[in-house]
Amino acid sequence: MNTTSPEPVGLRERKKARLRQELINTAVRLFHERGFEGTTTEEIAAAVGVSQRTFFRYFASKEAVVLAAAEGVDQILFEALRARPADESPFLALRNAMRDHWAHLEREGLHLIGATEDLSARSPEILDTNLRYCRQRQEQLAQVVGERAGVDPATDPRPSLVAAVFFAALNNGYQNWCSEGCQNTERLLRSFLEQLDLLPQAIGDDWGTPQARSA
Amino acid sequence: MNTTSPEPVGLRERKKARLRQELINTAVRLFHERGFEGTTTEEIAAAVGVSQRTFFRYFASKEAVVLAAAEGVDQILFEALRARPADESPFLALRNAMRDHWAHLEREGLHLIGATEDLSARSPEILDTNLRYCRQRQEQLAQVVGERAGVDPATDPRPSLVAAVFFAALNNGYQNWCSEGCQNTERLLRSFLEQLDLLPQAIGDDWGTPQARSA
DNA sequence: TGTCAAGTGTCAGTCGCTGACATAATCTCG
DNA sequence: CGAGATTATGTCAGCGACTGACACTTGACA
Repeated sequence: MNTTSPEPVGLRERKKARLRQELINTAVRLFHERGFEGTTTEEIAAAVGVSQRTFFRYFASKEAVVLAAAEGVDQILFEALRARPADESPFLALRNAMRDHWAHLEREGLHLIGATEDLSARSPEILDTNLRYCRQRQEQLAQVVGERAGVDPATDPRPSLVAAVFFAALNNGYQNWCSEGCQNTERLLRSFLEQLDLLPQAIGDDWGTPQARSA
Repeated sequence: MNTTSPEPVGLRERKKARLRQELINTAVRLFHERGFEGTTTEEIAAAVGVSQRTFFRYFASKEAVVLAAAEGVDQILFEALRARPADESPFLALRNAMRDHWAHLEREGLHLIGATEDLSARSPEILDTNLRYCRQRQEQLAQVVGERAGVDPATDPRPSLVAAVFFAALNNGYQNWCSEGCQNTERLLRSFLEQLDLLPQAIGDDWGTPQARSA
């Protein structure tokens, strides 16, 4: 969903928004069924009933569709972050927001982006793309982190840094989850949280005894 | 340079290694001259005197060449990391290794990867690719970090996490440097170090007063 | 020296992506 | 409502990354 703009006014705008959403939904569905690589942009366009050229007028690249789908999910994360108590530090709040956000995802399923089933578990490639092309998402997250902390991401480098590190940790957790065979999503969340919780120690002075990955 | 294998033995092996290196050198040179996007794989192949098909038999993608070139640079970083005193914490050692490594780069230039001039400053696109596709580099770095700390990256998640966060911070520093107009390389190093030094505070509990980017 | 494997070139083809131009749908304003 | 200006879309041609198949050459090795 385009959660940023409230309501398209003219018929033209409404049609455009609807088509855009339909492209996203169809693309996500096809990615589920055939995988990201296994789906061509022409197939997506054909399934919606438009030309490939039109597809590329809506999205700069095949990956951009995934990014657009992720935006809806991110909005929920941002909401969860805003809802955290103000006395939590930015990073901790982000960690907890991630947990809350996940619960929300499990409850709601993912119909908000047009899929009825779990996105991550069904198509790791998609999450992969998500995590790899996270610049834009990172910027948006930095914005929210900055707001919450009352600093301007344009001048204070810390929000961006927190966002970057957050996604880096997630990426790591995701890879671990994959290497363990892409099990259920609770495990993925646990993998995420593990990385986030380990972070302070990992960059800290005392590594203590060797750490074992939580089984 | 393929710094991992000591010496190719047969004539065949030697030819292969030489061709591979020539492809890397030529590609990097052309990227310098015309930019990454502005150079086609056919041009690279033609400049070396082989077919495009052969190029793709040596490298899985256009970006893989850049990655291969970066490997040589990374080896120096790894050396610098190994050379840090053992009582430095992994993250701090990495930070200082980065500084040492940079000095080395400035001194040596970059003929080790076939370029006579500064890679980063001349062609931001290349560094961009470097930072974006850093999975492989991340794994290698995690390996070295683990060795130094005496833990196994396969079971202890911290080395990978440190490596991931390290590259995330670098990425961030790079973006800042870009947004400030891609000035000289000392500035880039400073931007890197700034991000690394800010990290503990950024994920810490106390953000204190708003921070200003070091001008 | 002859045989076998490995490296290479050529060719055809797929797919992501773009520019150009014509057509059709919407909007605006009289 | 209707004419003309905007904007969205389709079609087509083309580029560049990348791949499979097959024939050919070159180094390896008995």
